[in-house]
Amino acid sequence: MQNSRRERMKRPSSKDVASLAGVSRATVSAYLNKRRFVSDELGGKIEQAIRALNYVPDPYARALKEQDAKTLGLVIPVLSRFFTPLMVAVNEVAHQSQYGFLLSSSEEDAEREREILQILLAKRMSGILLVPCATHNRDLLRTIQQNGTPIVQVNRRLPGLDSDVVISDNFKAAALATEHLLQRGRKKIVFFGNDPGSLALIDKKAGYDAALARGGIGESLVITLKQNDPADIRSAFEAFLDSGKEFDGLICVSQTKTSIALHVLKERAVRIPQDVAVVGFDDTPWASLLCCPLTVISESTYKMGEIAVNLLLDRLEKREAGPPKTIVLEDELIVREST
Amino acid sequence: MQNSRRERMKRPSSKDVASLAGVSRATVSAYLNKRRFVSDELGGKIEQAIRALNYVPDPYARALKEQDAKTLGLVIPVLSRFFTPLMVAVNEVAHQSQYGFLLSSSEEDAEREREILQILLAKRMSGILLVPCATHNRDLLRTIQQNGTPIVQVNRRLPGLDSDVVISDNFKAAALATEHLLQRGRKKIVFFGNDPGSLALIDKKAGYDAALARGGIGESLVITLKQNDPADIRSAFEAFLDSGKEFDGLICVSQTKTSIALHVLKERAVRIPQDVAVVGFDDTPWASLLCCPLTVISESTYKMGEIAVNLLLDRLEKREAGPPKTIVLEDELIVREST
DNA sequence: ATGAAAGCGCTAACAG
DNA sequence: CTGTTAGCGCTTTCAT
Repeated sequence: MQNSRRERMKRPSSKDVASLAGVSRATVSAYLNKRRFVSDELGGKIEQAIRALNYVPDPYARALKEQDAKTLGLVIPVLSRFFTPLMVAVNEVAHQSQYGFLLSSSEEDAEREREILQILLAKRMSGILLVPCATHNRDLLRTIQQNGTPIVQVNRRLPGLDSDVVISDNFKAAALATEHLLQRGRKKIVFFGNDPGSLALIDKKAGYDAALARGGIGESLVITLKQNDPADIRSAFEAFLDSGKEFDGLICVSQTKTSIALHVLKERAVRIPQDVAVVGFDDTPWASLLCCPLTVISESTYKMGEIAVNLLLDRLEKREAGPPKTIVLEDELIVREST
Repeated sequence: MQNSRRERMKRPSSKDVASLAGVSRATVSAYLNKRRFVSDELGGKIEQAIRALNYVPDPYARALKEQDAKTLGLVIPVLSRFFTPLMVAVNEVAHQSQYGFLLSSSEEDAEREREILQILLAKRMSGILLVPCATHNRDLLRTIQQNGTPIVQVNRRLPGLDSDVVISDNFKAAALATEHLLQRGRKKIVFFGNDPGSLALIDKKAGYDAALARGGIGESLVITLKQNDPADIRSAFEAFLDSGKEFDGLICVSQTKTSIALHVLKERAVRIPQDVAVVGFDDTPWASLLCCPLTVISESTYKMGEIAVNLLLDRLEKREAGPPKTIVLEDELIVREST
């Protein structure tokens, strides 16, 4: 491990601005932050000096002093396309409100999530938007809150963590999907992509179970995954098919799973919807262009992000100080030809 | 604008660790950074104190002192799904090498790109991965380089900026797509989604033109866009169709454009490939599942990101000090049924 | 209305 | 091998 220190040009500091403008650094600071009145004359000189030197305040010095980085942390469990709309929303709103935005992905790993949270704490995020991936870090999250950093949970909720929450009603959505298939006369409905450890799936699975029960179906068909990479997803699905179990309905819990399942079904010449009716989670522009246009549950992740970041800003700007809020968005069932 | 300062718990500093361990802060620092030898005895005490206090070094204080944030900046022109693989690659490799990763999107706006670069400069990024969106910021970029921050350009190249570059051969790719359509006997090939201001498109357009010329086709059909949001894309395409110009081949320069074009064609009952053969840029898992499986140019953005970030790390760790390198990845034409 | 000086937490000369 | 001290750039009392 060598010393990789780089030589960097000294960038102008507030001191340089101050001396060029013939004032003190305190005045420069006051002027920049509008913390106290500065005469027009000095203000003008400072302005000039800033331009002349191309001065940009040092964010680190500021954060160090202020104990606040004016930055929102966004923690997602996986850098997937599913979360892009979330990122877009957060990025946009944060930018408008003059906040920076720091993205990290826990890769569905509790330990890595912990590291990330430690870092975000150390980096004095103004607030944190969290799609939690595990229950292990509850204490750390509480510490963060006590530290004065508001947290908003998005898309998933960690039992026992008091914070604002924005989720979609996964239970109802999965139930909706299941009932829809039942109405189409399907009796053997597969729930593809379960993972008991995933917070995201508990509710979906429960909704599926509930709908089956209400429909008087005893037999539940669940394909559980160990890993989450495409190869495992595919082999899990193929293994199920090879097992010879009959089924006539299929619910896929994520976009990736849907596309993989469709590929495999196509390879095996299973007809949709004649042989099996399919509903996927998460709409895409492609869904309606498919060979058999796909019925989906559409979760509005953009809206989710927008609401979440606004909730967070409300806390930060002290527009809201009440008890934690929970916002539940309804998912929409978009019926196309695959069911 | 109210003062929204938050009260934060004082977090333990290296001073606290030092006094608990009965050593000086310098020793703590030295121990942590392995900058000089620390006896096992003191090392052990320090370790203990760190655990006891749950001490995490302050990244800002460190960056302030070190003039380096140990962080890689990634600047993309738009937070789209196209760039997710890039983000994944950068995030992953950066993390493995103990670097942080800071994402910003310029939204294809030169002015915003400028702001971002200023911020990244102020935040003392160790290095910057840039998908440039305009030529306006060349000087600033040079300044950044002179400041000692290496830049790697990804996916697009800014003429006149000397830096490592990783691109795919857009010229050849577009030419490939065009020639493929010509081979299929198409003579009236539309190039959909041009934007003269976009660095990404100059080469694609040139490749298209070159292939047409080689094929002895005089007439080029280009749909140019003003804006980049879905509504504009759609109306531009519809306007072209309404104009009544005949065409039998279509090249779409991005995923979004492809999906929109396909939607419109479907609405108007245009048959693919009988009436018009379509090739899109950028492969997706859905492409082969479409109603008419789509022929695409596949750009390996993941690999691009991987190479780029490794190039950057080579510069940072001084494993490489030679002149700027340019890596050109070949895009692949995946022929399916739409052509 | 403005300036002087202290301190945020860290690292690196320089001493010992 | 380890401690002392100064300083990174900023904001902020406390004086004036």
